[in-house]
Amino acid sequence: MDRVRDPHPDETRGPVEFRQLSYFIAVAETGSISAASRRVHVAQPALTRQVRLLEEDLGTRLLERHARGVSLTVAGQALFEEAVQLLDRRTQIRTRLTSLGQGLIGKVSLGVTVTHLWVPEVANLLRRYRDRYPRVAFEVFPLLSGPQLERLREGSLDAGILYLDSADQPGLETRLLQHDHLMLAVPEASPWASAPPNCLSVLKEADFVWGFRSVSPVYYDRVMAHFQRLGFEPRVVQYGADNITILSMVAAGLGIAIVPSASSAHPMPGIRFLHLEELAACDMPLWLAWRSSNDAPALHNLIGLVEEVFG
Amino acid sequence: MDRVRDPHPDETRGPVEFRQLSYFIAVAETGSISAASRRVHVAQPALTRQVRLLEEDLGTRLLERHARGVSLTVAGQALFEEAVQLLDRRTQIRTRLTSLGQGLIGKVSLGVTVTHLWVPEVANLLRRYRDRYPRVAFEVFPLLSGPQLERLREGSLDAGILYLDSADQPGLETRLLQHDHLMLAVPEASPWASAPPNCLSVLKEADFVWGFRSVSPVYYDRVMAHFQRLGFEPRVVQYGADNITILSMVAAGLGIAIVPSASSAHPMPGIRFLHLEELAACDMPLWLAWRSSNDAPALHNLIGLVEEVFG
DNA sequence: CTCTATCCATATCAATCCGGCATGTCAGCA
DNA sequence: TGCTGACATGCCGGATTGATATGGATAGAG
Repeated sequence: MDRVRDPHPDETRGPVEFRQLSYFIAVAETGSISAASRRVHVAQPALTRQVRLLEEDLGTRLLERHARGVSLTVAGQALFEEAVQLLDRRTQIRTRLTSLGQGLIGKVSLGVTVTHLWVPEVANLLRRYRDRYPRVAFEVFPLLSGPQLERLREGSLDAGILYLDSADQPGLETRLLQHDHLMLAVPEASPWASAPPNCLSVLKEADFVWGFRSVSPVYYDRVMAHFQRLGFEPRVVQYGADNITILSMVAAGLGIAIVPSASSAHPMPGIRFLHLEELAACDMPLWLAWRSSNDAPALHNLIGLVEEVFG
Repeated sequence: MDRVRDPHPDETRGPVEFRQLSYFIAVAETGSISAASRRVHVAQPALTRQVRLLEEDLGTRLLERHARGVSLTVAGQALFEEAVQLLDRRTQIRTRLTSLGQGLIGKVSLGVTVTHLWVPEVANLLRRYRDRYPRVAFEVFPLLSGPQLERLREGSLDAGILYLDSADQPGLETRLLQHDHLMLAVPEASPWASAPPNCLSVLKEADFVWGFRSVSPVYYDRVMAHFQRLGFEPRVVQYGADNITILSMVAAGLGIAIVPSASSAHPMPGIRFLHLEELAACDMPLWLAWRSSNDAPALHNLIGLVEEVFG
């Protein structure tokens, strides 16, 4: 296998290097090889040679050599304009990629359960990310855990703040954010508000507002498993689509509800959040998750900020 | 004067060479450094190093290295698209400049006196140039000698076929095309047509159609100088703006006219061209002229074709 | 489970490329 | 006619690039 002349007409044959173009621009702008050599801090013979190489590669004279400097031929003028554009383009690409590599530009989408949008740490995270990386297109989607997981897997979501049934998700990386637990939400006007129950069994006959399993299976199953362990079965009188709906029903006095502690992050009119040992014992870990194959620096900056915000 | 680190932030600092981009494209398209090395006919370690250099220059990882090939990071994908465009651009520039250098593309404007558009050699020249260099924007302007000279000097005309009072024009190059002389144009219906005059003195009492000096001083002065030498002064009864107008007046029977021999190149209805020794003795050299500083290959191709057409 | 094939990374050497220095040549100018 | 400024040429040293040899890690086959 000897080294023959490349038989197939590769599109990238022949020099015309950036350096030559840059030199040529200097020559064109100064109108003199010597002056250009001073400008680019390169000896004059080097420029003479590079320009000549350029002329040979293109098969065209680019300069008219006079006793006092040089002038451009028509081909030289054409090349000059093109060369300026080409070099500009290169620096654009360099800065663009450098920024991209540092996560200063790009795109990140983050899913957050509506409930946790109100948690101070999360709100803090969003605000600080926007402040620190203003040029990144940062999209926040209010989504339940299930859809988040789906969209993370299919790649339409870069990261998610959600409940998981396990820290070990194939194809995903996870990081524990905090431990939620459960609380009791009661109407402010109800007897429970003035006389808080101290154990779950007291609530045997209470009217409960409950969620659908299909909406958020991970959360639902976890809660139900806990209740089975406790041997408690709530008497459900009303169902609500999501946590916000459920809470509004509680506020309306339709019943009481079991909700994630995150819900109490901001006060809601007409609702009192009550602490119960048996509910607080239900550990509800909140996770950050992202595709392990996703290496976008903008995403990892977000993850880094999570480290800052959630110690 | 020692070699310190370049203190001023030159815009063309840092590599990112065409070669590296070309290698990177091969890697991206094959999804493997080894496969790419076979495609570009370069050893694998060389590619490994060039890609790494690219990554260092840009400060960004471009590839994810797996046991079986590599995959692009988001930055890598961005660079891939940019690199393809940049390399395409370079080859475009190369072909464009090569073509330009060979005069296969570009722009040429040629002035021709209306009279000489009908001369077979000139028509031939125009046709052959268009045939041989179809991609050149070739513009032919019907202009008298005076305006041609003006526009040649100011640069809005690349070449001209015209009369000159001297072959020696500052800033212009000239080439003799052919020797015109003068002829007599008479109405076909006139007595002169059936009984041609054999000397100028016979025409002493004839009605002449004449041109304005201001329209084409070079031509006019030359003719007048000749007539002064002959001691002949025509009796002018009518003036015409240009040669075509004059000839149409002759055809209409308004008088007879002295015209360049080139006018007889194509027959005109109602006109008879007559040869007279005294008129043929007036040498009217026809020139090709162009700016000596004009190095456009497309122009010199035209000049070369002139050499072919006019021996 | 081990063995092998494949692919990427590293080290070293040789060739080539590029820039610097010294020098030559030519045109314009006093 | 000598002088100056500008481009061209020859030669040398240093840097860059590619080739060869080799190591390490992983996926697939038996």
